[in-house]
Amino acid sequence: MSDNIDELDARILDLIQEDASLSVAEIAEKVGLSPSPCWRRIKRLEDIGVIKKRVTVLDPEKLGLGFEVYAGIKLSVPSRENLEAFEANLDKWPEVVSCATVTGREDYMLRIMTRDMHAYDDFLRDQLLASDLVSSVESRIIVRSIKTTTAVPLKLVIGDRMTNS
Amino acid sequence: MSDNIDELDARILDLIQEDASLSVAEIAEKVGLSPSPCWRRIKRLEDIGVIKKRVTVLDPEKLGLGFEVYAGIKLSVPSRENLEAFEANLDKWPEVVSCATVTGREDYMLRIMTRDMHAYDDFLRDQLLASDLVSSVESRIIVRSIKTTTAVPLKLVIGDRMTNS
DNA sequence: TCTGAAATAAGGTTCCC
DNA sequence: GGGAACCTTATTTCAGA
Repeated sequence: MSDNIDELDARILDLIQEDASLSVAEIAEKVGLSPSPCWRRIKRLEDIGVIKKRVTVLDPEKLGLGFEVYAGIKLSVPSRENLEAFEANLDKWPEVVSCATVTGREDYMLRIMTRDMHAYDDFLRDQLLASDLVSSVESRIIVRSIKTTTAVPLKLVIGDRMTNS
Repeated sequence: MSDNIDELDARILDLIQEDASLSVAEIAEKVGLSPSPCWRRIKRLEDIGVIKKRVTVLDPEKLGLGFEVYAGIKLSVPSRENLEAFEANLDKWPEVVSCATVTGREDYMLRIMTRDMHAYDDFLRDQLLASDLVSSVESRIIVRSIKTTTAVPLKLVIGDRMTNS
């Protein structure tokens, strides 16, 4: 069976990546299919891993976690051991909601979520800077979010696209 | 009625923010409730806006969108007009999956998703740098994602927390 | 007023064409 | 791909604590 995503798949994905609570019948109607083939397409997209999971999006503000920061991290010595040692901390740090190694001046880019500036400062001093692994942290406090989406830009995909594993 | 989130609410939220496909019966069992009160709690959390929506998470790699960048943007002149002009472009730029104004050297931090480096370069030249609004772009290419979650760190909330609107 | 059990309605899943 | 039966789950209602 082909691993291709056709335009109908893309339209289905585009609907459900914005709203996972749509019923199969609703999705089917919007894309012009009947429920059965629509369900089979969704099932297939799950099976091949294009659909990873369904999640519930919460409002951080309403939970008192309105303070967010992009922190650029530089390690004192970015050796393999130090990278591993740093990354091993992530499980202990719920504040860090995303972490990636990046090119450029900094070794890591983190997205950090805390209650307020004070809690962020605590996290910085007691956790991030506690070991001598980290040589510098550049904090970019989010003043205002203009756009935040969990959705992937499917517009860039439609037409057709092979998927790779 | 109180706007408080008690520990049971937090446990429910923690379950469903990781997996929105859990049935109410399963959630109820895991938190030690029967389905009805569990369902009512979820309903209430939706009503007060703590639960924003359910979404489907797709795999960008499998859709051929494996190239991601954190781009720090500086405007030539960060006037109110220019900020608005810049932000007005976001709807036209599916590549930009998140955008926020931040403190520090740069005016905006963007997360950009494209097919590959070439497509990113096109976007940079033809879109981001096409107008004279933007004076500089610092591209931090994501080499490896260590942690990426849509979940909010509820560990920082439990205990109890008032929600604000 | 809140919990849990049972009834009902809605949707997911399968089978057959 | 579509239609219909079937089975699971969401949702509501109601009785009891």
